[in-house]
Amino acid sequence: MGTSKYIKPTESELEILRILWERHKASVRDVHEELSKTKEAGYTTTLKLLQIMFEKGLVGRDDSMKTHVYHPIVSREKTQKHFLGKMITNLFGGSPTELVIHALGNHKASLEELEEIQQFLNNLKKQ
Amino acid sequence: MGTSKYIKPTESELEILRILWERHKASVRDVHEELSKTKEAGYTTTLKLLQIMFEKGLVGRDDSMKTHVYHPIVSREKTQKHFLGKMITNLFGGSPTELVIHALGNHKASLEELEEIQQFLNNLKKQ
DNA sequence: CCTCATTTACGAATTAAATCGTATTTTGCT
DNA sequence: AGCAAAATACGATTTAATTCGTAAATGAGG
Repeated sequence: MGTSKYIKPTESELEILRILWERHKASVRDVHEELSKTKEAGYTTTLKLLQIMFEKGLVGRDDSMKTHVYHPIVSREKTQKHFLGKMITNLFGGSPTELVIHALGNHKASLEELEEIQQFLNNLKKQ
Repeated sequence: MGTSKYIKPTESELEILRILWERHKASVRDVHEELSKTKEAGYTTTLKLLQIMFEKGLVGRDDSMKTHVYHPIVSREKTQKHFLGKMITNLFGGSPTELVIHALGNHKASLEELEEIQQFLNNLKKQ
């Protein structure tokens, strides 16, 4: 088992996956409308993209009704891991610490979040 | 001023930039040899890539000698920022905290590094 | 000054990604 | 059944990214 190779989503696919991960399932129209908030694209473009993603196995779909309903197959975790890795080696000189510091420096987090991270760090140190 | 638009490096370009950021300057051969450690590619491919990057303004070069010497123009920081942003919205539901926790969870950091981060967090909290 | 190894220049082919127009299908409604 | 609205299917085009072959230039060593 496990002969399935990793399929790296393209940028556009990632934008769609973002929506599917959040909503768990969505029609082409749902996806398209959400997508339209941030980018310009025709309906059939979104449709085609979802069809391609279906062929690649990135998403699944329920086509028992007229309006197909798509859901993510590729896991968010696996994808996060892949891109984090790439990012760390190519952009942060292989140092996760550098990435963390930049992430916190550039994107403000609330006090609660900062404490959540500290908690997490304390647990890590205890190992 | 500031009419220059952001040029997003492609994946291959990022791999090259990684090397240039680290070494500050390098010949095509330098880059190519370093690159060959992790991927298969012909020499002229690397050359062409560097030429394209030069045209795009991602890198500069000193061609006063036979062997041209390239250096990065696009800053690492700006690039980090761009990709971090994309990553946070598309992969971590907009939460930098989530990214940080995943980064630390998946890629082991040393005790010193953990403490460095804690230090950083403490400073953040004081603002 | 000639040769040869090295390098750059450049065109072209290939592959991958994104976009969209048009045809067809589906289904609810009258 | 027939129509209209909404959806899917699919081909085709465009644009971007990657790869590489071949020619021309460069310059050090004899």
